[in-house]
Amino acid sequence: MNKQRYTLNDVAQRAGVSYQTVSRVVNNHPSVAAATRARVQNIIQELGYHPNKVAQSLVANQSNTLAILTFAMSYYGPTQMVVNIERAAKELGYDLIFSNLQEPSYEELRKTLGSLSGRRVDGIISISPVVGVSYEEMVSLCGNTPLVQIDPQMGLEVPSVIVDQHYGSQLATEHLIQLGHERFAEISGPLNWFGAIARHQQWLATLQHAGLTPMMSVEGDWSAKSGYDAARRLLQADPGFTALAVGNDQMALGAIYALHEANLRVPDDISVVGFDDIPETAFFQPPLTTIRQDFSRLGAMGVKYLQELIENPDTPIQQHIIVPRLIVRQSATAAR
Amino acid sequence: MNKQRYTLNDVAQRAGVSYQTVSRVVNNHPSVAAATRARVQNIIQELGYHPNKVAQSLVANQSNTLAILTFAMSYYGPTQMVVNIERAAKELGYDLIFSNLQEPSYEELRKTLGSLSGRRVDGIISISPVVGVSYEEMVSLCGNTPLVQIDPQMGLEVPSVIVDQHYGSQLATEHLIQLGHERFAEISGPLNWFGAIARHQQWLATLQHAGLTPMMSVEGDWSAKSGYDAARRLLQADPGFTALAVGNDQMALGAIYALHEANLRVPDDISVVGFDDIPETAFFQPPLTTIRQDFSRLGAMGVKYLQELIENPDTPIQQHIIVPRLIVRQSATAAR
DNA sequence: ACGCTTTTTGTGAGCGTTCACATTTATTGT
DNA sequence: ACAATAAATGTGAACGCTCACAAAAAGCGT
Repeated sequence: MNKQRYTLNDVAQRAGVSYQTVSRVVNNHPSVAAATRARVQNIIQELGYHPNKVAQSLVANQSNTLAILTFAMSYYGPTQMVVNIERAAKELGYDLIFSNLQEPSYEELRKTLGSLSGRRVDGIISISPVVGVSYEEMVSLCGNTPLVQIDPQMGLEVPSVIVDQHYGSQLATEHLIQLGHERFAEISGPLNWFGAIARHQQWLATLQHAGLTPMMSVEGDWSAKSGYDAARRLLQADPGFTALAVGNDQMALGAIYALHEANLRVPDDISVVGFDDIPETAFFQPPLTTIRQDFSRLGAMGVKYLQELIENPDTPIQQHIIVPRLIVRQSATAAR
Repeated sequence: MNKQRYTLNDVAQRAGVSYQTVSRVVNNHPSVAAATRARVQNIIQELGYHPNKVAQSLVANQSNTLAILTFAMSYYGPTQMVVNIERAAKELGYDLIFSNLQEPSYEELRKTLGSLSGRRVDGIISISPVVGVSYEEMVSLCGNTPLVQIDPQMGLEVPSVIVDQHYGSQLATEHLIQLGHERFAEISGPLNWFGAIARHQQWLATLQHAGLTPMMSVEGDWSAKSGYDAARRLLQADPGFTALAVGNDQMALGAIYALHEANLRVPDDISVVGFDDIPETAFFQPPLTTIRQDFSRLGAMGVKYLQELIENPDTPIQQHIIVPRLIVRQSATAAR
């Protein structure tokens, strides 16, 4: 239990060399005699010396730290992204500062980004799936700290990594159409989330494209409870639908429960498709047909892109797209 | 878009004062004339100046940063803890460095803690529910950085916040006993997790205490899939049990699915209780009777305790206990 | 053994802050 | 209007490190 905290100088004195020599040893500079190096290294070991990264950061004016900003860590998607981003960041030698905003207000964001800027983080990765803060605002608050957005509004000319929600939603809806359904309902995610908007719009568009008319749509908040409530509202409004697209798997779970409660059978009476492919999904009753997003790939791409931006600020602005895919299980079947 | 990064001196020059005066303004020292203060503040605003926290940390020899160490962020419990700890930390003005270890090896840990120590984090909070690294090792690697453990082995004399897993398991098992069951099976979590061990042991102990003999127990890995597999193995070994205690809710979901597949009805044929009370649990079929742990309280307590330890290293070693409680839903009923 | 190059080591300055003082300016009582 | 006091501001040093040099030690050809 080393009570003390040692410095370059402490090591240097004990080794009978100057602090600079120790610095060289620590940083593997070539021009230090083998004998000296060994001696110094022993003392470093012995003392348990670790270079003070704060001081290093000060002189280098960079911190080897990335910040990750999230808005709603309670959900499966964001959580997965965080974990995968951490993994990718560590592999590239970055530490991660983790900041979860309670609400996407400008004031909160200003405070947080100010603090991060003061901390001299090298780059920021923002999981910003929520309407409320514009990209321009974020950029101006970030100053010249590179910023990569995960899952922001599509079509924006900003560095980002995006799951093609439109395509995912299309996949889900087309699957239902191909099964011969004609009466479509939807439980969407909260419509201040870009992803929820995209999925909703594409549900509409895909139906329209097929010459079908959507019956109704109800908004949930991603939670199973809200899915349950939404399904009940749907049933009450018009129990005649046979195909139900749900914004995520948790809401689908709640919805299936509500359907079951109403003595409707899934998929025999009503076909359901979810979104996300959370691991539990295969054990729903029935196992849920859903859309899978590759979060690990997304995290890795986000961090890699951010690193490029850090090392070369002239890296062109890109929108890396992650393509989701349909996972067919048993919750959707041919229309009666 | 401020391309430059400003310093105290930049502000000072523009305001026609010395850097020290600016520093005073920034830190709200009283002894600066109102007029000067206003002038300086304007310029700060204008320039978008943020004090360099790296430099501040260097002189203060503390970073206002806490580190959180996790070992398995994929599960609901740890994730909840992280989010809640972040919230609590931010409320106390700390930033959070997030480190997820892929595996609890000594080498990984040494590297990570060394890096954190170099970063001069003020304290470390370790979610260490996994056997494999001893407390002594961790402490010695932490040097004199305060360390609070979340959910480590119970009974250890280390600063920690612990959910009383024994009690939770007892609650679950007693509930089943009171319902008149006599033939007990269990699906435990991975037995290199302290929590899983505690729950398993207490299941055994509670049955024994009631004069009942446990039939069998199978080990899962927390995932729904493993719960499904475990239940099938149980059924194959001896389908005669009527009460099933499961180590967490995800595995319970998988288990219920397996039971259902085997044409056994929950709870009519077999009663099931879970552990964790994840939000989806209320919409399982049937809604799951389970044990709730208050993660938000746990996070807050952990951070608060860590802060005490930071501010006063002589704070006595305590083990804060979080008491779980039974949430009765519909998956367990009276024995036939 | 000499000056030459090359290797190895040491020195001074500075990164952006804060602290402990020293200094200047404003305020006040008589 | 004067010193005495209080308020406001400025200066030097330090935190632990890295950079750009300067200096010393070693190697080497003749």
